[in-house]
Amino acid sequence: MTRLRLLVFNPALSVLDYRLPAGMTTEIGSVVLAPLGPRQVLGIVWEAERLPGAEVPDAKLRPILEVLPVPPFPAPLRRLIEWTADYYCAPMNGVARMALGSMAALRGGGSTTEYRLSGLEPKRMTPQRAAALDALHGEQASIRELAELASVSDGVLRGMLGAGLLEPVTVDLDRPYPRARPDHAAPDLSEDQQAAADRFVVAVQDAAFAPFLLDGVTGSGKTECYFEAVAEAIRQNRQVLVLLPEIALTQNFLRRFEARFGTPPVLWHSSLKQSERRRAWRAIVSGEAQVVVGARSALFMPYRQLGLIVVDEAHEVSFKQDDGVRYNARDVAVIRARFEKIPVILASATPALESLQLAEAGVYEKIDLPARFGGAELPAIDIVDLRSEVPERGHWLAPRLVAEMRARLERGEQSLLFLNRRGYAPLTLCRHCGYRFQCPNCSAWLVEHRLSRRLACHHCGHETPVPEECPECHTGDCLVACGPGVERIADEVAELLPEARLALVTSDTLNTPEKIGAFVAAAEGGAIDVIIGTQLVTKGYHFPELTLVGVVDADLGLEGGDLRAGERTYQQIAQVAGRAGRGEKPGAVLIQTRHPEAAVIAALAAGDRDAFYAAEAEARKDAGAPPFGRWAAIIVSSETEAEAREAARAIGGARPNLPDVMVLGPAPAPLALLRGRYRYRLLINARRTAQVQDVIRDWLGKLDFPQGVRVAVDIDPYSFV
DNA sequence: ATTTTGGGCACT
DNA sequence: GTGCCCAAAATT
Repeated sequence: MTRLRLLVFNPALSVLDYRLPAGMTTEIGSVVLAPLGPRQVLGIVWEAERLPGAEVPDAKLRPILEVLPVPPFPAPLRRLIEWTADYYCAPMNGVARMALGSMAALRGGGSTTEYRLSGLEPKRMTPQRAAALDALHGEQASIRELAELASVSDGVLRGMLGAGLLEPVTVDLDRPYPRARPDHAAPDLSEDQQAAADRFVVAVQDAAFAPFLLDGVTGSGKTECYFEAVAEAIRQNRQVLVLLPEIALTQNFLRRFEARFGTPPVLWHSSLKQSERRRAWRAIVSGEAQVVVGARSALFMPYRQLGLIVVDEAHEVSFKQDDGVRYNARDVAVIRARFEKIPVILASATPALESLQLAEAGVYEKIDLPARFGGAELPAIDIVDLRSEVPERGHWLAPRLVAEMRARLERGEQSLLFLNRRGYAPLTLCRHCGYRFQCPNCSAWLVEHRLSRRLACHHCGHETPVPEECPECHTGDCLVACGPGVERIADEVAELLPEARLALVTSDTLNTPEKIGAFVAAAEGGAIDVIIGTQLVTKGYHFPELTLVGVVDADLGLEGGDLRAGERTYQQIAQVAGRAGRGEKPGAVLIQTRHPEAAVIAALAAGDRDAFYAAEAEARKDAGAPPFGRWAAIIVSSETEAEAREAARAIGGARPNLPDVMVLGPAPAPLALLRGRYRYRLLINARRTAQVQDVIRDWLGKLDFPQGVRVAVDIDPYSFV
């Protein structure tokens, strides 16, 4: 009888033994379907060791049901899953799950029916039908997904199908992608770029583990450089994974990719339609997908033959996943490259201190692009001290910034205002009784969104219409908005520069590829004078007429005592500043602040990147923070406050007493209530040499918690809320 | 996580 | 004895 050891996809279990029935064959890594109690689970044939004496008797083994028709998980991927589970204190099956597509993708083949608007005029119009007709332009998906997109029930769409307003389309699930051509368009590279590209090409040819830090100023053309490595991998018939931070905002990247390779890459991100996801996964597994561009979730896919990984904007915090398995895709990408024995390129204009440190230590090979492409100059940066240059009452833009914007408007140039705060105002209160609108599920204020006339929680998605009167004292017309969001700044600009054409760029207004495309076209075509935006505008855009960047509130990111606040502020402002003066005309940046003396602000003003990193390194050394020490967090949550507090207290009471590990807390987490769960937190600060994961596993392994209490471990945390 | 099992308890 | 609720155990 043949025994099989399976990594089963059940959160409470890891490896179970099964029997291989006669007539079936598997190898290590095969994906199989197995019985578990009365249910069926997926499993992967694993080579894990069992503790001696823990052998399960033959009689207890049940036969597996089916071997799924996909190639087995290769050894490097299995090692990656083990490494990730071990390093991040996560269950192995949780990590392995990230490598699997849907059940349908595993079975493969066949076709499905999708639906799209037929273009027919409706005989009977209802509000729901009107909404669907409006929302579904150019969309093609299953009825269910279309209903989701249009925010109507699927009954409405079935009715429309019956009335001929929707037409069915048969889709081949495995239809091939067009081939990328490595020599489609010859690159036009500067000397520096060419040198970097040549180094990458050699590394791809060597097919050995080689981590690179591509450190190039904004506008230096990092993408064009690593495209040459991508081209070489395609020539070698090996797959490439390019990780981007916000896959929704890759229009610009896709355009450049298509210009270079003649076809778009294979996309992988969370908002793919079911059939798209299935098709992409099959192509990745079979090796047909040559270049996969994806968000962090693309990292664990079972590539057939990976030849190169690129992490673009590698400093971005969104590479850190903060729910489920809490991993950092930037770091795991390097580990994957090590197991796969391939090069990995981390590209950034503002690398994380950890990455710079590893480059200095010689672990990463550092490749510099010190100059902007085409000889453009980096912008001049100036500080506006809000304590002496005071905006008008009820306004947030200092007179000098407004004057500079007006000058740009008169010259026909563009300005960009950056404020990392969505909505109109972050807090609404009653002038009469002082009532403040708070989220019922989170300890956070509700943010007023004037465009949608709603109050919204940015943590859990709770929304309510803005009421006419105060819910507490029932006084009418008494609500005041406190503080600025981008919508309010847009109002202010409209008031001060009434003739200016404005574009508001936030995830609320630019939420589809079409809208992003329209914005980019308008901005490039000179149809926009002032862009007001959040995060979204800090990266990727190249507007030649953009010559002024205003940072509305540089101090915003420094509040809250986050360990990486300084670095993040530096990166954000340096990135948004990098949007200015990318064409022939020089750019200028004005940073509004109340703390011009802060190290971050001073370094930005002086244009002295090294000074910032030196100061930041010093501060981190003192705090025992990465890369000089290590942090971990234990987050305890429950729907009842007392239960969470009690569990946290129990963890605190069992804390290890070790010389190289310091435990802080438990204390209520900064966001003490999040999505209806009360949260407590312990912070662990350890020397670099300490085996923090082992300590935490021992520590928590001894404890039992009531069901309803969740205990999450966050290794190398980014978010401190 | 999900399902099954079993103990304690009220009620017939 | 029977039904019901909830906690604990098992899942190969």
